[in-house]
Amino acid sequence: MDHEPPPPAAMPSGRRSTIGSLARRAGVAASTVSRALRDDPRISPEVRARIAALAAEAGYTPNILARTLVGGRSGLIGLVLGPIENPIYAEIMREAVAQAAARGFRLLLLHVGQGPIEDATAEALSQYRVDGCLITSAELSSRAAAICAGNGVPVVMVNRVPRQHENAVACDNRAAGEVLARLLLAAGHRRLAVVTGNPGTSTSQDRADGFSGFVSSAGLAAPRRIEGGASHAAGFAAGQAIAALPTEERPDAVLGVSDILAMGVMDGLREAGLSVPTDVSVVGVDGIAAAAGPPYRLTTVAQPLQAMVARGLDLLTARIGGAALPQEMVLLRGTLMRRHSARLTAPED
Amino acid sequence: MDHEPPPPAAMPSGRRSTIGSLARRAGVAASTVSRALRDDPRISPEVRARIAALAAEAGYTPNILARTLVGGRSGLIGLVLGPIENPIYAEIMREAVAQAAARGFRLLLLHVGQGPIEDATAEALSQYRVDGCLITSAELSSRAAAICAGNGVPVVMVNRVPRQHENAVACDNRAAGEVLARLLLAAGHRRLAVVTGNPGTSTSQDRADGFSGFVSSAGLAAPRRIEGGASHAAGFAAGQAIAALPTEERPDAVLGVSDILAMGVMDGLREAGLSVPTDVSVVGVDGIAAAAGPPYRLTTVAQPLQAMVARGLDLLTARIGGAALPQEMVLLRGTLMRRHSARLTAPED
DNA sequence: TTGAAAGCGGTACCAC
DNA sequence: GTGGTACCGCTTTCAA
Repeated sequence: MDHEPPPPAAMPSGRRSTIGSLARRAGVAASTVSRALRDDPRISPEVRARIAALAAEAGYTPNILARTLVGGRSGLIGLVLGPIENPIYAEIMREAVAQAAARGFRLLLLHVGQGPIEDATAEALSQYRVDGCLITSAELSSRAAAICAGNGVPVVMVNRVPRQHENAVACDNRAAGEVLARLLLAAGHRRLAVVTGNPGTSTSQDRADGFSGFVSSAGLAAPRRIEGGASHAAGFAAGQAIAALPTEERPDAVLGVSDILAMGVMDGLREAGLSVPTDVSVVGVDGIAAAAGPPYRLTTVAQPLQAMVARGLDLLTARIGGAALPQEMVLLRGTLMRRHSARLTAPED
Repeated sequence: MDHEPPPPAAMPSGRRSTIGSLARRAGVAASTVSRALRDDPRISPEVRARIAALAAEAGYTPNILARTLVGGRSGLIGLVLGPIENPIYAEIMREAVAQAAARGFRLLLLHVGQGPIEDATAEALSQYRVDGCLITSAELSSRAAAICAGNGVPVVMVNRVPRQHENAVACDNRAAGEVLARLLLAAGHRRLAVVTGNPGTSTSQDRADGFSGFVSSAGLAAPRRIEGGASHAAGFAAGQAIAALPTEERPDAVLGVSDILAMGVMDGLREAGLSVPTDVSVVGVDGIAAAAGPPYRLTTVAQPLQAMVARGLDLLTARIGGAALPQEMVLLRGTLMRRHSARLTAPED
């Protein structure tokens, strides 16, 4: 088994073994080692076994960089993450790392946050020869997009509908908004409001539109729109603003376009002395873990994150394969989670 | 300026330009291009300018993989992240990406979550020739540690004191516990409790020990220990358990060893009808953003995340430089944030 | 079934 | 100052 004794210091214990060194030790050519290690059927079983043993003993690991250089794939997927203050991005990331690993890919963390991607980062994309790029939320800078396009690096957006020419996987946000509107109306709510997210984001717009559209087409007054943002703090402010409204104007149900925002709304309302859901019902969209339990128990439409990431990687790997596929966009239906932040039965009167 | 028209399809627009192609176009040798691009002073200004212009026009980016192959650094730092349910890890990550980028490094996301690192992941570490490894929380599997040691890849742990032989940067957790204990005692609290985190983690132990130690040495009864965990849910359960205690046994102040845990404790107490801080004071450690505002306004000791990551990268880059430095451990003092989850003035009686 | 050699994109050493 | 060349580790023809 040849366990090497713990090296005296942090000394790089000898040279790393390479295909060449293995070849020498095995008395064969480098090409033979290469083939043996990749289970090429042409190599005789004995030789293959001998080389495999040698490799294991030497703790050999192939140098992917060299392999990539020859023309192979890097096995790297560039990841661009949205504002991490919203736990949804952390959840997407967790899912993405795990699923990418299962498919033999590693994630190169390019950017975190909403800010635009710096040039240096955009270049990393090209310098490291990433096979593809996974983007959540944050806008891909035109620079980065150009680099991807110019190099034939496929791009897939997750949780965001592309303004440009990328592939995308998203939750059917419009439908999510409609489902929630239907739910609230069925429970007898009549004065609705929606707290919007970051202006210009498709998620916020689609959810709000679906919600408002359903209400309007039911013949009711369009929900009041309140400017929110992407954070709990923004929701909190909105909640306080709502609480400050004259009672007869106060909505009886409000949608925060994301869970984190809706949580803020709940806290804002409660801080102002109102009760949720007794005075005001609150619902969200996303399905983040933090909103599921007390003190929120948020009724929401949960995004099918696992499936979203899976389909995102599907789109990506198909295109990494080199196939000239058309732009594709996948919409996945969310799941309504009935919890306790909204009154869901018509008041008896 | 030569903006290329948007390629008809996602066609890899021609070949990527390389040092060789630039050399040909410039009518010089490849080595000259290499030197010119790296601002080697030996190259004449004119040639350098000409090559720079050519490179810019062609949208040339060096292939880091090739550069690394020659013996250079990969510029890659492996990142292992703890259980992302705790926002502290997301914050560390955000900080790490930004600071690493500023130093010219990219992060290879190796693992997220508490689970042990799979073998495939550990190998990626070696295959991609990462220059160093940054670990938060999650135990580095012995496999991964062996790979790092065997290849002379330096490892630095952030937010975790190493059981093994790695370098580390952490908050002075013991001191944090003491500071909070002193604060609570000064405000007249006498019946203290501590809700512990994941068993066996140094952060949880050190914080709890510092807290308990200070109380004991002040001549008071040691704080009651309540088993918690790493999540809001664990804290919530602990909060409910505390609320269920007979009044005369109920602690008047409790430390949740992490903010997320303390938030859970607060919610658990409140759900049971108790008021924080009127009935029970609650404090935490970490300084996560979510705990700062309402409804928590958690009094806590904030970890100096920015400095922690900076020092972590310092340790790493110094060792990546090849210097044979001794194991090093850096403890950084946190900052007490007095907010409103704890009664901080002695009750007048 | 195996070996030899070329080459991927750079860097660095040695000449000139 | 600049060019030639060898080489990093691996894959892939092309021969044998």
